[in-house]
Amino acid sequence: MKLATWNVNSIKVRLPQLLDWLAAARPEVVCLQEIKTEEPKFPRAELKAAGYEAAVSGQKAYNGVAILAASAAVLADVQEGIPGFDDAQKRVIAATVSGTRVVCVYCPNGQAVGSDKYDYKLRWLAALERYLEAELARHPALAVAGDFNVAPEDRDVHDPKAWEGQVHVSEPERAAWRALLEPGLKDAFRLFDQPEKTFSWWDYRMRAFRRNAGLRIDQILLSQDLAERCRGCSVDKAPRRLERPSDHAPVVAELSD
DNA sequence: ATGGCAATGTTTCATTGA
Repeated sequence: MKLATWNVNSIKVRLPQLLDWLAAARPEVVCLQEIKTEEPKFPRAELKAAGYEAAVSGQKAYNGVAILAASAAVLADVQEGIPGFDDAQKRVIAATVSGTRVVCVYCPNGQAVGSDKYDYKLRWLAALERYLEAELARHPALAVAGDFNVAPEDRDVHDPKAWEGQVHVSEPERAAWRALLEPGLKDAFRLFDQPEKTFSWWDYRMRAFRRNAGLRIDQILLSQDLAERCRGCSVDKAPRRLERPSDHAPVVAELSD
């Protein structure tokens, strides 16, 4: 099965691109971030017509996540948020699809190192770590996909010198990201040889996409069971080339049955 | 040092993103 993650930066604006991409890529599961809409306004009917069911955790204007599953599959045991972590921001939704536990995450941005939002980001990542450890104990087939807002290594950054110490690459954030993997998760992208300078996000400004001035901040983390079944993982840059694109590109992992 | 681009709602600017 094909499992994907895409920060669409508004489901309303990006719906035509999402529908085109689903028709072309035909993933079985898609984790969406920054849908920026409340659940009642989520375009269920359009996605249903395209062959997808959805589990949605939305809010007005900001954040919001969803999991799409090809209609033949069932979205079971849907859970919103991180249990025990009180948070008004809708950043996490989980569901079980065809025996695989899927956790869709939109990690906080962090704004600037040392800011209140940065502290919130670190607290949020620590809470996510505890949650994922518990999920892993319950679900041997676990996939955690989303926008982590952390570039794990310098090779995930177009200009490590310019970014040194900045939010998204600071050592506390990277340590928090690595801690997510410790209970037994692998970064699917790094299971394979990859082209250098592969990124998943490019700033809208300064012609960043044309210069490939990006960061690899969107990832798919796989439990050992799923990592062994993983046959490939790549970034699909095609949607980023379109008119009025999301600033993020989809990341796709291929899992054998 | 700053802004540059995009989306949203509180809209003709402020906030947030990364």
